[in-house]
Amino acid sequence: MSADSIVAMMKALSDPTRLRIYSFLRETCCGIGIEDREGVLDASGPTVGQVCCNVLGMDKIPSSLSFHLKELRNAGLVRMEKRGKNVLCSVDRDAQAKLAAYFSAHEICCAREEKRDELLREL
Amino acid sequence: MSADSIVAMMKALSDPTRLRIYSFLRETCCGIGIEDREGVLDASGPTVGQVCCNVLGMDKIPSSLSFHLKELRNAGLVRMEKRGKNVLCSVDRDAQAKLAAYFSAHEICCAREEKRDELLREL
DNA sequence: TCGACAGTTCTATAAGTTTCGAACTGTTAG
DNA sequence: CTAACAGTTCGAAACTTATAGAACTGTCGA
Repeated sequence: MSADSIVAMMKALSDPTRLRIYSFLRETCCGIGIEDREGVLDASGPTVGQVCCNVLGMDKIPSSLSFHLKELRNAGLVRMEKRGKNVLCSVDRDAQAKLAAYFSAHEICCAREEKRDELLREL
Repeated sequence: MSADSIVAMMKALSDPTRLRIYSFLRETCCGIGIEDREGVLDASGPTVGQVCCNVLGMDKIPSSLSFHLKELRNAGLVRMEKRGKNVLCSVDRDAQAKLAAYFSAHEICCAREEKRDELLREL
């Protein structure tokens, strides 16, 4: 995982609105627990409009939401899929796993040297 | 862990220089493998000057390094401790563990509801 | 006490980011 | 075909952040 791509992900999550969008999408990957005028969620995730309702509490999608979703998508954190009139959003599980791995590397400095060098090369 | 504090950490790591500083500090928590004019590292971590040498390749500490370290410290990611003429730097392992936990919550949406609600409250 | 060293703070400037409204595209329903 | 809906793009204004240089503080050795 390149440092650049981690920086891009951190930047994407460094805005409060975007972190809320991201957290919301993580909570709703299976479409559980969202109440919305449109009823049952598709398994691929909520629509942009549903993200808007739930995260921003707004009825109409402001351009800033498109902007934030694009930032998240460009950083590789979120995927979007057009489905008819709507666009469905979901988190990218690979990206999430990579970030988890980055922050989980507790013992890197204490590992035996050869193992350590190997770990370092991956970052 | 509050959303605000995650945002602050993400923001701190969203600059390439700061991510390199942070990664360097993680690699050197035990003082292994740093070659420096000052010789063996203290167990509490490298000095600001050593961070400067290794991350920036500069001999003299620019004000921007102080600025970046302060950002990391304010976000709670890095600790600094004055030791005589020097200031020693180290990562905050608690903060790191919290970020690891945030990104490791893969199965949050699929967890049983009561467990899920509990997990969500923590975020 | 003096000078040098290690770092920080301050100020100004340059660069980048967020937000807003308006105009735009593509899709579906009537 | 037309209107309405879902969402995106564009451009300008407002705001935030990074960088550089100069001045500053605190510590140590001579």
